[in-house]
Amino acid sequence: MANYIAEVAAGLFYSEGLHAVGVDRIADTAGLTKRTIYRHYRSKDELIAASLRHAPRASFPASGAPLERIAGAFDSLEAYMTGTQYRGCPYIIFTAELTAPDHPARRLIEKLLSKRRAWFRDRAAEAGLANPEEVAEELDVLFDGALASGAKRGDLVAAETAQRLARRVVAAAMPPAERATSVN
Amino acid sequence: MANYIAEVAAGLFYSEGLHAVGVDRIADTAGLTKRTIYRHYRSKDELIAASLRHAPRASFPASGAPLERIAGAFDSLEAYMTGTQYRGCPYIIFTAELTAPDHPARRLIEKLLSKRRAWFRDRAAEAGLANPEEVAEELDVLFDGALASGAKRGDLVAAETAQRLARRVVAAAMPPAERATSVN
DNA sequence: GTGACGGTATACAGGTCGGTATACCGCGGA
DNA sequence: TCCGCGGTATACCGACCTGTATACCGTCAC
Repeated sequence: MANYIAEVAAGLFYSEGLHAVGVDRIADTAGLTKRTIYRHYRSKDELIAASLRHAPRASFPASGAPLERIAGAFDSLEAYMTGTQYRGCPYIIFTAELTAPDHPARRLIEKLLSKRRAWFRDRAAEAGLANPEEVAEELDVLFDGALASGAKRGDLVAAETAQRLARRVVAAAMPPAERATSVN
Repeated sequence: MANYIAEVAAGLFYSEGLHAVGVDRIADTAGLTKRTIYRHYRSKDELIAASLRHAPRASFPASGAPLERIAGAFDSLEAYMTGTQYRGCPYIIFTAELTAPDHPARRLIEKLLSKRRAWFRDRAAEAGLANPEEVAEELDVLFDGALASGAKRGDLVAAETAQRLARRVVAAAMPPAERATSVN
């Protein structure tokens, strides 16, 4: 039940905005009563935080060769951004409306984003790339760039561009010996 | 007067959000009356659009060698993001709260952003780079990535990373003959 | 002088917000 | 059997929202 509420809320929050969607709207859309929602969530702010876990996101490959997993993450951007009409990265959209730095949703977003960078860093390290931290930072900027740029135009060129640049970043950090065998 | 109102509104809108700031707050902060504001702007939505022109932004060098102007644009990110406590690109933040696709502010944002990409494209063409359109797209993704990534952490590493990647993008598009003379 | 104008001050209309209160209902477990 | 619990339905509170109305005031042009 709580999950169902969070799902409905996530959809409305993402497509229309945190402040623009009232708890009444969420209740109506879910076919529930406001009273029921407040039985599962203490406040709207807590519901916002919970809804984050149900926001769509690009999928990161769970297995495979490290470099292919990185490439796969960027490849998934296309599918992600053509899905349910894309309006921008949920984390960024939500953060834009969350002014209070101690808002529970904000803290959760920070955690999720640092997990993403750690994922890039770990894959880079597994692949034996030089400077995994730096590579992760670069991939992070590219990923955010694709998510942000892609929100402004309907097409997928931002995703493709980020893919191309990510490949270059990885290639540039590859030990010279292995560079020849890389898939270009 | 109208400009003054838009300036005050821009500050409040950016730091607290479009929906979170009421016209009453803007009037109080500006030391004016709501009546006065509505004499200069037909509606809050028009004021939002007007305030966009007073939002801070990174400065793009107005003259110089094409490649140096591009580098200068990315260099300006650091100063921009250390200025008045940076919360993310105003265009993105505003767009996050503007659901209606025909909102006047939304249309203005699209125009400003396509001007930015055109600027990159023109500089790339002036510099004789191969594929100016592609280079502009790549720089655009990097720029957005820095603006978005930089909003999440206090430090400047996102800006520096984007600078470094932008230099590589330019270098990769340079005709081989000139590549040796490039400033690295 | 006088009238238009841009400003102030205050109040209001109509609606929505987050959140709570009250009362009722159906179902599963002791 | 009956009680508690999770749900429904509805109404309400106080605050805030955009936008307008009314009435007054100073200043400048004519």
